[in-house]
Amino acid sequence: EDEFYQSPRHDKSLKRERDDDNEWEEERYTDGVKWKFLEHKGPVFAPPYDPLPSNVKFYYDGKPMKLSPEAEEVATFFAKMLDHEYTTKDIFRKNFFKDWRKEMTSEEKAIITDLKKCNFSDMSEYFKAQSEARKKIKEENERILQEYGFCIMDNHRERIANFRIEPPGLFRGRGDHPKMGMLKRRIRPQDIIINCSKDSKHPEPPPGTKWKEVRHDNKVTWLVSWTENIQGSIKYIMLNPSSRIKGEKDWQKYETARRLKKCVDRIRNQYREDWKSKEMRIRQRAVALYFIDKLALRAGNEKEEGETADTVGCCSVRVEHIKLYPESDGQEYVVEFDFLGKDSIRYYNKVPVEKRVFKNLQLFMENKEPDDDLFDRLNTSILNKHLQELMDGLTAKVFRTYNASITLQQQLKQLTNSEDNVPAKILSYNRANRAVAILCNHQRAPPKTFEKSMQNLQTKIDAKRDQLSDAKRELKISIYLGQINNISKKKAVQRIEEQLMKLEVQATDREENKQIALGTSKLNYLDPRISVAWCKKFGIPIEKIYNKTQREKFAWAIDMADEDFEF
DNA sequence: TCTCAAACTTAGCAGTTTGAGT
DNA sequence: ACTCAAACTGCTAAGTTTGAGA
Repeated sequence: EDEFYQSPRHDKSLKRERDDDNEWEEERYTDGVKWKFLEHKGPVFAPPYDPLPSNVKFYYDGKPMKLSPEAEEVATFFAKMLDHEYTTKDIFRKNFFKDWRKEMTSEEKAIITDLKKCNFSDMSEYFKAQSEARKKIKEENERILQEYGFCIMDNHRERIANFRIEPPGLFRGRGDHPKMGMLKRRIRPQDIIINCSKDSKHPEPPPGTKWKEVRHDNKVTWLVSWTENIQGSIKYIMLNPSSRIKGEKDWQKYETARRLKKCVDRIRNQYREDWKSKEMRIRQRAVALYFIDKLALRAGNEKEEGETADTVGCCSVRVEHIKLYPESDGQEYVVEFDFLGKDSIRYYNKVPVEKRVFKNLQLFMENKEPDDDLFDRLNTSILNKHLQELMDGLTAKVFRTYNASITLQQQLKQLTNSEDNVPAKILSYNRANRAVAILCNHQRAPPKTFEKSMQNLQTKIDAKRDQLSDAKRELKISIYLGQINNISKKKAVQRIEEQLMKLEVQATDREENKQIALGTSKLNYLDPRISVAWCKKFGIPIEKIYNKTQREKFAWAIDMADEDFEF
């Protein structure tokens, strides 16, 4: 009702059109004239009748009979309803039969004279089968999951992540991939290597086929592997994130990051010292490490040219990817980064850096072509070797994990207001999460329907605002009239205010999230114990932060962390 | 030291399901 | 009951890291 009778001022699109077009203002509608011009495309019709497959038969008087499409269509309507009791009622049957006969050819009409002699059961079965088919597919998927989706590892039944072999198809790749369009070929049993324990019941290859190999390597975690034909790399079937083996690894990862926390000051001092080193390789290493630490860049392995899209990370950044500004927007020593990173996602950032870094960058860029490596004396293995010496288990990506987690913790501290209600606290959480996603450059394409859905939300908010002022006015009137029972009116105002707040929070959250993907950091970079502790501290149900899958993945953390966990 | 294979984590997207709001 | 957006899931590409072998 609301929507239909909404006055034009609620409809933003209409309002804009009227503003844009002065003629509108001149128009007057009188004497019952509703409009002067109307144009549209008309309605969309129901799809035409698709005749039944020839093996689905209609029987009359016990004999199969081919119906004309018109008669058949009407017959299918009856057949689809056959299970309902009303199809046994005389009136229903009488009306149906009368109307059905109208659709028949004269031959059919001559033969089909008695509804009692009609047998629709074959047709009915067909439709039942069709709707069952959907259910069957679901059930079959469930059965396959139960049979192939689990394994036994060390006395536990563990979920497998990707137990289906990747189907053949045309390779797309991300970004400007030189191999896009190539055929990804079908994987056969003779391509497959099975890994399982010697004393287990080995999986059987399909009849008449053989596995490439069955091995028993308990130093690795994969169950199945094959070589993919596009890049020639190996693909694996491994366990689900909820499994012990993945959970422990995840925990270990965050523990390493926490160890970095203890010595990060030392390491930072060290690389700052190294900016002054006499040796070029050490300076380059130190500047690269500074970027990895400050900007959460990825290590940046070198890649084989022509095999993959041209993307870079820290160590593989080229001269053409950065610009130096001794001064920009009132800030000194500004570096502008612009390159394609993992998945061909653009990294664009303009940041002030320390003077020494800036001077070093100028030095590194001297006498180089745009497509030369910025860090020509550095690669990931040199960098990681150095990091290994600074701390046991330290690699470039630990900095990403560390900086992501520490940022979440610090942002949560800063943004959470204990007075807030639950939705407002969750907004704070999302904002903290967002800060991390921005740091790690986790982007997404704006959802296809973003603009529209934002508009819809705005319409809702406008309507809610009006509703609120109406409710307030009513309250005022009732106070003015000295009505004592205005409690319900007060409550109404309060309720609407809350609803409005919620909508506004939602709009803010959505707008801020337009191009940012929160999932990746949540799943891979943020120590879940920080979130668990935060939930406990502020009485937020963990379900508000983690869905079922995530709770399974982070079961170890939910078990482990109490409210004063410190990363 | 370099190269390459292997193993494992991280990543965004498309399609589907769920659920909130009316 | 219905609609639309949000949430979720599956998928698999694209990274990082390690270590063996030349």
